[in-house]
Amino acid sequence: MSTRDKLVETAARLFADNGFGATGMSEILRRAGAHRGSLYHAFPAKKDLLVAVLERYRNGMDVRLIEPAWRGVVDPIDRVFALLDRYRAFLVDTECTFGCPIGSLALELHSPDEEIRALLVANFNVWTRKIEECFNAARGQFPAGTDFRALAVLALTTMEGGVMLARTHRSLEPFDTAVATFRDYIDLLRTADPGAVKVG
Amino acid sequence: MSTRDKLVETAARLFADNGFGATGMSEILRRAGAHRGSLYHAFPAKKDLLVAVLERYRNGMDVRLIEPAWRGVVDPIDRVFALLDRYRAFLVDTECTFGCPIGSLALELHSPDEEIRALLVANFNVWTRKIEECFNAARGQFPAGTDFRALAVLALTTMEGGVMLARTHRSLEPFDTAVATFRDYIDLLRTADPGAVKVG
DNA sequence: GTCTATATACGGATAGAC
DNA sequence: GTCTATCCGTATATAGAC
Repeated sequence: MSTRDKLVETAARLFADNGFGATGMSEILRRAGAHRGSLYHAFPAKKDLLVAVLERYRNGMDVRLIEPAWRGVVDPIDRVFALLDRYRAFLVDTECTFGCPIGSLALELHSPDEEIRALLVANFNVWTRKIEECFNAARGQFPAGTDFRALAVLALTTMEGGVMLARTHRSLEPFDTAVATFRDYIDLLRTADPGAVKVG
Repeated sequence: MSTRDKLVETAARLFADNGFGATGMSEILRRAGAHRGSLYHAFPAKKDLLVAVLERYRNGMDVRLIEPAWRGVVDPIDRVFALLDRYRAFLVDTECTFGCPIGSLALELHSPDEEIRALLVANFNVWTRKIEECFNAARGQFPAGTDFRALAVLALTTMEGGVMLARTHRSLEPFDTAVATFRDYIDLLRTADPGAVKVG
């Protein structure tokens, strides 16, 4: 593994654990076992390191997040909740201190420059697209005209809001409640009389 | 207005606009027109100022947020969406740079001490309780046994996730989509299984 | 309770040898 | 491309006069 990759991986971990602003270059160097010259040779400024971290999340989302979550799960609706369950596992593994790395950065960086903001958007879009494809694959179960992208957006807000509350409460309960309620909506949609449902 | 109150108000504004970590004591002093001695006399450490800010949000939520949102709105379900619409107005007023002050702090502070975490929880709880009361007031419209607290939690995650996405996208669209989809769920619940709807 | 001056540490970033 | 030494600004917090 190259020094550059090691730096990006270490930075990603520290940004996720402690935040971008709260992570010092010195700590990244220490944890990566690298030295100042190497870091600033590869990344002229801290912001460039953040760009690399966000590109890594976007490019690795399939292999690192989605595929493991969907291994052995074939039903598209089950896949939606398998991905949400992956986040639940992150919460369990961290005793409810987990935060979505993208969501945390999206709220921490109050005035990101356009490159950073575009990468945050790209990450959200990959996630949403994947879920939208699941709903679309199960479109036969939903009333005609159902907006699957809208369902995917609500899935994302449910996850992000659920993780936020679970971490704050140091409890799985708000996450489980939000996801269970979202699931109730999906189930209700699937059983609703197609003629009675109005969709945008 | 006391110097202390002026400091808390200024700090609240700056923490919301730029984040807790990104706000320097010097900037608070400059914007509040106060001096170092006054600040550290009232608040021995920056954390104490944050405590005061979070207490102010919790204590002022009714007067500053809920009541203005509900002025002239009597139907309890309309009130749920009137509160969500208040956040939409914040997004409009700030050209989609608004962030929920509580949600932003909840994600920025990765290792808050217990006092801070409890205050974040308290703020979320006040918000959720208010919405739960709305749903409960309209309980006749919902199937028997509907979990109104769960609906309130989903309302909160919809708002927090919606604000996060709207700010990242610099567009109202994700917020509007999330809220409209949540509303579709509520409407679906109210019309679902008419035989089970509690009458009287 | 208000004010100025200062302590001390650490932030990101740079210079230049090798 | 790697490494050490260092610059300079700013951070929180403190000391002590008034």
